[in-house]
Amino acid sequence: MTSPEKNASPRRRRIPTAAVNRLPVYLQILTDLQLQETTQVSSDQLAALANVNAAKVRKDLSYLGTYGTRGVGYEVAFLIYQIKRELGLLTEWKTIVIGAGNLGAAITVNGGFASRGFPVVAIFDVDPRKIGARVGDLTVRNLDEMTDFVGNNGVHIGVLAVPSTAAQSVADDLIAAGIGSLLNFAPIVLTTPKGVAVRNVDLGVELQILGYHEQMRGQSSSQHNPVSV
Amino acid sequence: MTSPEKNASPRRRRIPTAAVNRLPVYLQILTDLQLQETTQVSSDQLAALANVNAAKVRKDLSYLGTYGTRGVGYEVAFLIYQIKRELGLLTEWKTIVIGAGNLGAAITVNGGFASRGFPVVAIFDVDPRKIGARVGDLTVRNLDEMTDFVGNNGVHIGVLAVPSTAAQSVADDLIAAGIGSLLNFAPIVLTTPKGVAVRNVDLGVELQILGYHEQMRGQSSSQHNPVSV
DNA sequence: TAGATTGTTAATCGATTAACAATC
DNA sequence: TAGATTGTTAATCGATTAACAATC
Repeated sequence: MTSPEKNASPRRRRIPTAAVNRLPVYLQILTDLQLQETTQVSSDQLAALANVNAAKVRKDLSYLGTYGTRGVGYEVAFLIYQIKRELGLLTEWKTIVIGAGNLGAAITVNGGFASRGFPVVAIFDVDPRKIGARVGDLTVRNLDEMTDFVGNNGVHIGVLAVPSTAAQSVADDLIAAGIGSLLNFAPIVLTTPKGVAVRNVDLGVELQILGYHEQMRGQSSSQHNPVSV
Repeated sequence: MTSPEKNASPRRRRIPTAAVNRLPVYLQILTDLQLQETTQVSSDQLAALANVNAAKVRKDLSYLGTYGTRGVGYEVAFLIYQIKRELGLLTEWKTIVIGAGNLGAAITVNGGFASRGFPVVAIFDVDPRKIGARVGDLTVRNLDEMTDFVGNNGVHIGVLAVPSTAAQSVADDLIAAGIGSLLNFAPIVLTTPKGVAVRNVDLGVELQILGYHEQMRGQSSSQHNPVSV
């Protein structure tokens, strides 16, 4: 670009999936650095902290635009802002949790969620013994109210902390109500229409993959297999 | 290879990472199918259930060996066995949970873990008010006992459900005690020696990636971006 | 200027998938 | 045999990374 074009709406480049998945990790590290009053960081340093290749860091950051200074590095605060902008974290995304069991409560209360721009605005359950109970600042609502709530409050993200048997049906209701993204903790593959983003977090799957690596460790006792998965 | 070699110890092929990550998903689906008394399945059916390409399913399964029947498909029970064998799930892997907060308790009690071959044999905390309390079948132990426990009981996997500030130090202790794999819920990148497998499950990261997709939905309102992340 | 570090190119590597011969 | 489906090849696509000119 030779002349500084006026972009009323900033150009939206599509960033490779693999890079998008790493941006939150950089963001986390940069936020830590900022807490420690570090103001500048090089791709080498960032790479060491994130356990990746420095070239990868530079390439990932280059998708955000050209925000480093040759010979110097990157300004931490500015990079944090740019990553947030790119990931859409300058806005808050209203989130609801479905399922007020152990996991649902842990998520709602532990609340790394709110502090990262994802306020949990409601929690739902079907169990009459749970409806009305307090979970953190919230009162557990009846699942019957969920569809209306999503519509009336412009909820963006639904977190499924329900048994596998209920997950698909709850997901269908959420999607019908207009929700755009699902974070699913139930160990099933959800069927969803295109345009709805789903991320599955199956703790059993995570463990099984670790099981594989444990087995590999045991097998080739002479040859230890370095794995950072 | 022209002559059929006698392999006393079965040859250990290295399976591509991407395939290893999908095997637990197939296993889950196959287990469901078995519950529904389905005995045969084709790569097309399995692909539809797993939301992936049928060629990918066949290629993934081919790493296990040649266990399908042309014109027919795969036998569910046999495939389950082969995936379990490959992932090292014919053995149980002793697991401990560190951190008896909401999340630690949810993991220990909800216990999809035990039923999938990862018995949680102990849970630890530093908080004197938690030590001695019951979590499911277990009594919360003092973190001081952790190193000894790991050594004496041959624990394989450690699950970190502690605050970020404590995570690295607990991880160091676990590794020193001889543990081989870590499942980390704290939002930091752990530093570990080669040979130790780490899987990070950062719920904040998951949400932020969903945030990105929500933003993309909003931006190009004409062009809906299909995402199954 | 000398030293450091970015941004980008291009080579390489690994993963995906269409296509089809093999074969039940 | 006819129909179906696997197992594998090879083309394609996307991700990684070494290397280095640009430049602070």
